[in-house]
Amino acid sequence: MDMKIKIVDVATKAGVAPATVSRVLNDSSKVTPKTKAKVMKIINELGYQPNAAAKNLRSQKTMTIGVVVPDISNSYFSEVIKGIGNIAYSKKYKVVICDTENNAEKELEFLNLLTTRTIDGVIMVAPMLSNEIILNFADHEYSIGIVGRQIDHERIPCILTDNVKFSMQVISHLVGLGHREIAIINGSSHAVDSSNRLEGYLKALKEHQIPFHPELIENGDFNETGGYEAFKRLLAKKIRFSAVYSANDEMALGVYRACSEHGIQIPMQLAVVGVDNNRISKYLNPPLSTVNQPKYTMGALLVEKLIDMMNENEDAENRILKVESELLIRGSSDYKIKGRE
Amino acid sequence: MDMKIKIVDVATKAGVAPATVSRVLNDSSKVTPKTKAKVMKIINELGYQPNAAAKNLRSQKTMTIGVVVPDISNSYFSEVIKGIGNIAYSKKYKVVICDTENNAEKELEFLNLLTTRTIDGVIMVAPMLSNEIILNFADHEYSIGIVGRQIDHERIPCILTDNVKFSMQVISHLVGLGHREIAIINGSSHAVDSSNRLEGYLKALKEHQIPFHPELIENGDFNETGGYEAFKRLLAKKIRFSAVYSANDEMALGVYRACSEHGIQIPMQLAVVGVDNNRISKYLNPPLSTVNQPKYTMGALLVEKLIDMMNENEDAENRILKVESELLIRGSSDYKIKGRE
DNA sequence: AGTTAGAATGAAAACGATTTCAATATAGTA
DNA sequence: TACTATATTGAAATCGTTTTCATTCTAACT
Repeated sequence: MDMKIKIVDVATKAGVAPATVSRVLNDSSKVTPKTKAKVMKIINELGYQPNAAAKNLRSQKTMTIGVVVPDISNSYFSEVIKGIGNIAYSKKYKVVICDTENNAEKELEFLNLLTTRTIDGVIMVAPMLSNEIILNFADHEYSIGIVGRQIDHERIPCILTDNVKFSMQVISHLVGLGHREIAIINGSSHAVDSSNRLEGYLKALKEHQIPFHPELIENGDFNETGGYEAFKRLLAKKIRFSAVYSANDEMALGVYRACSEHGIQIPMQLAVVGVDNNRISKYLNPPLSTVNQPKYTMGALLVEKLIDMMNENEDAENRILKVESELLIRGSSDYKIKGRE
Repeated sequence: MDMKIKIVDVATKAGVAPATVSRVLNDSSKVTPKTKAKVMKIINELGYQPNAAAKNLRSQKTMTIGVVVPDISNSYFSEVIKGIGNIAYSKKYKVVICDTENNAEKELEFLNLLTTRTIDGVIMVAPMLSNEIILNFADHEYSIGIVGRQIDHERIPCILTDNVKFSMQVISHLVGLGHREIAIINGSSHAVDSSNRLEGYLKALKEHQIPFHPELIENGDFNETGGYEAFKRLLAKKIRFSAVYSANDEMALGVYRACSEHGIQIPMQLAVVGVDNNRISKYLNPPLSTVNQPKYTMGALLVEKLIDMMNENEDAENRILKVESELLIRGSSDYKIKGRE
């Protein structure tokens, strides 16, 4: 290949010192317009590109941030990534992505890129790791941001929506349609999101003076299959319910499948509401009611905050970012019914 | 933060030279089991992690490969990425992703990571850049792999399916259902894929002795909106056609929308077949017939080949990888009809 | 013109690993 | 035991920048 040209090559050809070339490129210290022009001319002539590794080594930063997501093919996460990517890109940061496939070990291993200084910071979207582990990294001065969960550490920016609040909205909406036996297919029971959503569910029931039946709670794994199986378990209990609140759209997909197998008509016999506004949801038959979170914005705002904090442009005051969700009522819950055996 | 420990710290504490520690870590040259154990013990004790930038600089590689896709939220691309990511990961490579949002400039700019040595190689999925530009990079000894297009350069591995072949299958399938006026919504007219798909379309018509009507061809931009608009243009021509072959599922989504607006029944009044087997397709109403490409496998095989070629483990003989596609017949084309005005 | 403050530039150190090459230890053979 | 061939180890160079600190230049002021 063509011998890679180095900063010293540019320097000698331009008749200056390497330091000057560096200064031209990073316009840090002042350089005379004249020498700047001279150096730039040579840089273009030679097509010089600074070596990233050398730069990283000397400057002690890599200008890249990592993003860990449970599943890149889920549109929720890919939208968040888009937001992160665009903002990062505009600030000259690169983005390396890790799709953990819901594997906590892989998530942990990815965090090692922090310790090897391969990345300057990391954004964890709906992390699987315990707060404890994450806090430990933050204690060691690594930069971490979280999407979708709140972690209390002054170095960790978080962005989230109010799970309790929108869950109450969902339930209220269903109650408004006449439902009183409302099942919930929640995420895995130890996830913080899940407990918040359950809290909203319970709070709303209470508000509407509807008795709570513990049998109406099931947990899935946030996947289509998990939703399918959870719904089958609900059916097996032979209890009355006329609506299902699914903790995400993906699991609602499983509910749809089970319903079609059992000949249950949505929304006439069963109302369904999900969360996430997955790309698929509006194309379902009937279109799925869901809670829309501003995914792109969440990614964008958080990465901005994280970069600011990394560069110490920001006080740690408002490191908890909250955004509003919105209930989208579609065909899967637009029908007033009485109930179902 | 805790003072980052370096290889020399490990070395002194273990009573050996830095070189030995390096050898233990990279088990290249032989080290006595005894000293190896001694060094490993200290490494673990101190929790030593080698600095990536220093490593990259000295070894002249970064162990990361870049991936450029037009749209990360399209399940076609995210599946390819999954395949790439998993294999790369297993070979100790990191993956940097660039979502170009169909922006050719962004694609070009990303290739700069090659010249700055930020990445060791790059995989372009359905690239927008001209062959010329890509070939130029390859000529400068940069490692590039292509998914979904064939580029003739001994250094560029490619993986693709036979567009002509599966297009013929699609058309034959439609003809088998009794269709004789078959419209095609192709990709942008200058894309190689598009011309291949058109070739397959024409070839199949000829084979079945069906006259070709140029008005039945429209081009979209591979997005929902593009498909919608292309279909509207077809309708505006007031010509007879009873089936549409859409160059991807995304555009077929637009066809569905237009049909629902115009009260056109799929598949009774119009058969629709797409390409890609997008995650959404089987959930549509009716489910969309489509051509499935082994996306995950394509990503996986190509990255494997690319890495092999980068490390010169491989001759350049079989750098063109071909995989089979499969026509999935679903509800959007399972109805025999005569035609439509 | 001479002095000096401040700006522009250069020389050399530093970043933290790998790798080459020389030196030493080990084992095998006579 | 002495010698040689080989396997381990260490010293020092190296990768290509940025940055510190010293030096030179410029211009402004007396």
